[in-house]
Amino acid sequence: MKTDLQQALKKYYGYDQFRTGQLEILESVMQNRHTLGVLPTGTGKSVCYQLPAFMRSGQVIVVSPLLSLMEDQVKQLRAKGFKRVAALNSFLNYEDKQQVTRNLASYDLLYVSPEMLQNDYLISRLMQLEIQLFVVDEAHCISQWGKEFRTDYLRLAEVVRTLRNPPVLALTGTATPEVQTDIQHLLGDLEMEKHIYPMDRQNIAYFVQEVQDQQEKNETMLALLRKIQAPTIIYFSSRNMAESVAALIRINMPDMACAYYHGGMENEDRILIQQQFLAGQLQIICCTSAFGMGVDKEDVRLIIHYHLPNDKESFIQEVGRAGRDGKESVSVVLYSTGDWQIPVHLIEQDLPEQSSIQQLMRNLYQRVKAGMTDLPAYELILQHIPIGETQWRFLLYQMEKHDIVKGNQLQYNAQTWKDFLEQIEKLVGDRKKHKLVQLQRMKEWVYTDTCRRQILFAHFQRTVRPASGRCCDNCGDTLQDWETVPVSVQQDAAGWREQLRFLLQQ
DNA sequence: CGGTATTGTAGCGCTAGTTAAGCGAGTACCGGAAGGT
Repeated sequence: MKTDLQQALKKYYGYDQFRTGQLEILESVMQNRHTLGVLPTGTGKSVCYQLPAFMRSGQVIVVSPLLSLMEDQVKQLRAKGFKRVAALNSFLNYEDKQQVTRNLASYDLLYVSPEMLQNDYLISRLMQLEIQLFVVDEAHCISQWGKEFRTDYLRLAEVVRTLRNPPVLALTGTATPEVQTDIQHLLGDLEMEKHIYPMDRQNIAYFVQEVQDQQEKNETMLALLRKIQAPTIIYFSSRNMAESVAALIRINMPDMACAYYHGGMENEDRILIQQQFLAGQLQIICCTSAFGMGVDKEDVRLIIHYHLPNDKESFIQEVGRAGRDGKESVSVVLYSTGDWQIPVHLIEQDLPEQSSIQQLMRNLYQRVKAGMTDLPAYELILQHIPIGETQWRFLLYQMEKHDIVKGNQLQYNAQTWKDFLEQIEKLVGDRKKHKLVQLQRMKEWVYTDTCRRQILFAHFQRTVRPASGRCCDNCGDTLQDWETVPVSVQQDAAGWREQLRFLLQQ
């Protein structure tokens, strides 16, 4: 088995040796066992399912959270000469989608979004295949996004059952034990062989800097940027702030190429910014949490948190984008006391108020009574009830789970609806409490006076490895003696625009 | 003291407009009709 895999690695990729964890995960996959792989580095995860796709018969289905990730993968594979690969998503027009869907058997590797897997027609076509492996890439999304933001992630368990339980491979870069259990549970309580590799990066040093107000925050940030002139990501919890601080940096540091990035931008601009950062034409990115997945840049030296993430998992993920090359890198959290308001607000915003739920159910009841059993569209709901889209999707998922909605129809039953209201109140309460506890843990980490490395990973790993260089401010380390690495910024944005256009045309 | 904060996909609908699309279709499920007992 091992020699077969090694030969295949050589044949398809030209490598002589597997990277950490790849062989172990592959052996588990090749024996058709459900597998959970947590591999910290950004590279090399895809080998774990691409190799089986090339070596064996039957299809490999890969669930991927971002269209850009799917497109990247497909483009790379096509460029390497693997033609039996496709991504099925809304980038395709109706004809191409039909073409792919009708000829699924002619692909070895098929990338899809979780939303796409809710399409009945696609499922019926998939059922006619012999699926050798069902992969969930970036599997932490199941736990992190599934419960409110992208509920279709929770419906993957049902999809796996419908497809007659093919072997499942869940892959991610960071997953705490809690998230690992969540993934297993939410994929249908699968018995999974786990291959977990430590995520405490030894070359990242942690610093927290308290500031009194925004002006001091900006000054501290600028001083840091001047000191560590190297590829930097600055995380914000607000799109507007990301934009305005990017402008501030441009004015104060005209030599450092800086841009902003967030979910409200045009797709083309987002791709462009990310490409420029990867190519070293941009040194600083001011961004929201939208930036990161699929960003595999080796030499990111500094991660600044201008605002705080909602939990330690997100923080670890964001910080983990530094120092992939193994060289010493730095995380700096800038905080002032009022900063906690933002994550609290964001947590509240994800989940509906009890009064909104009651209003909604009353509204739906009136519709049913008037003979309109069709599920109203979100836009229509919004005219009557002030409810966010995420909240609506959360409730919709719960209503389907409780048989209040079936297909596109409302099913009225007095008792069911009454029970639903009670259960949903408890669920929302528990969920908010849980998220606030996670935020509280983040807060404790900021205020701790013991080793930050120990506290950050304490609940996540049995042992925390020592830092290879500097550890953290609480261990007496400072950035005073940090060697400034001169950077050369290439001013070639126009050339990149052309290259991007060329890439998009293919 | 008041305002203000993230994350993405798909989209058979009736848009936006001195823009163009070119609507294509397999399957499961349900209710009703036909036919069997």
